[in-house]
Amino acid sequence: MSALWSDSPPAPRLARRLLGSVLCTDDGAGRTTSGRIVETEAYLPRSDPACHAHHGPTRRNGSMFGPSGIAYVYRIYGLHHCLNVVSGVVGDGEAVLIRALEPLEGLERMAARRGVDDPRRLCDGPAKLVVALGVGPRDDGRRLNEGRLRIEAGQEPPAHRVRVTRRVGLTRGAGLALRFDLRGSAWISRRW
DNA sequence: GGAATGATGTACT
DNA sequence: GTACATCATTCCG
Repeated sequence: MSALWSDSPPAPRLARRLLGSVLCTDDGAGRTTSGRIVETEAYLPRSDPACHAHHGPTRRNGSMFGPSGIAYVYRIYGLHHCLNVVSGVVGDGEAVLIRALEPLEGLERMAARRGVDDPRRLCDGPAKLVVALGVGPRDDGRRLNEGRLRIEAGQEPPAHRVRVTRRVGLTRGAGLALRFDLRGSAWISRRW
């Protein structure tokens, strides 16, 4: 089990730890795409009305109530998908949204999947990076420490390298400071 | 039951 | 800067 979530951390803690770690996918033909996580958001079931687990389990959010370190992939606006890392203990319903990556391996493959060439635009948003790495609904509930979709732990950045802000694109729970990014990164989401 | 809303991205003016 | 694609869930009657 990855040291990132072996202690079932609360979502804000995991959101900080994930900065600098590397998200990877294998396509089954020996080709890898990967990127360094540079922007995350934490979602908490109780005090946070924006959290999908706020109203308890549904068909969509079931994997949020599983153990730390599995994927929660959901559909947004009827057409895009976003990837979360589940956190907390079983039944908590906490998760961390991966919002942006610095592309590392397989940039050509990412560009082909996205239909975009500019490296800055490949993974600068939660629904974009899902496409670039070939993540989909079939990955919902998958463990992220092994297999075709993985997170390889990096070193958690020191506090002065982490910027904390309000989250993006919300009306409910908009005031909570639960968004984290690597200060000064050129790869964070564009809407920020 | 029906209507509104949303953790977004892209195209277009 | 605005328009809009499209569906699970939520909220209201």
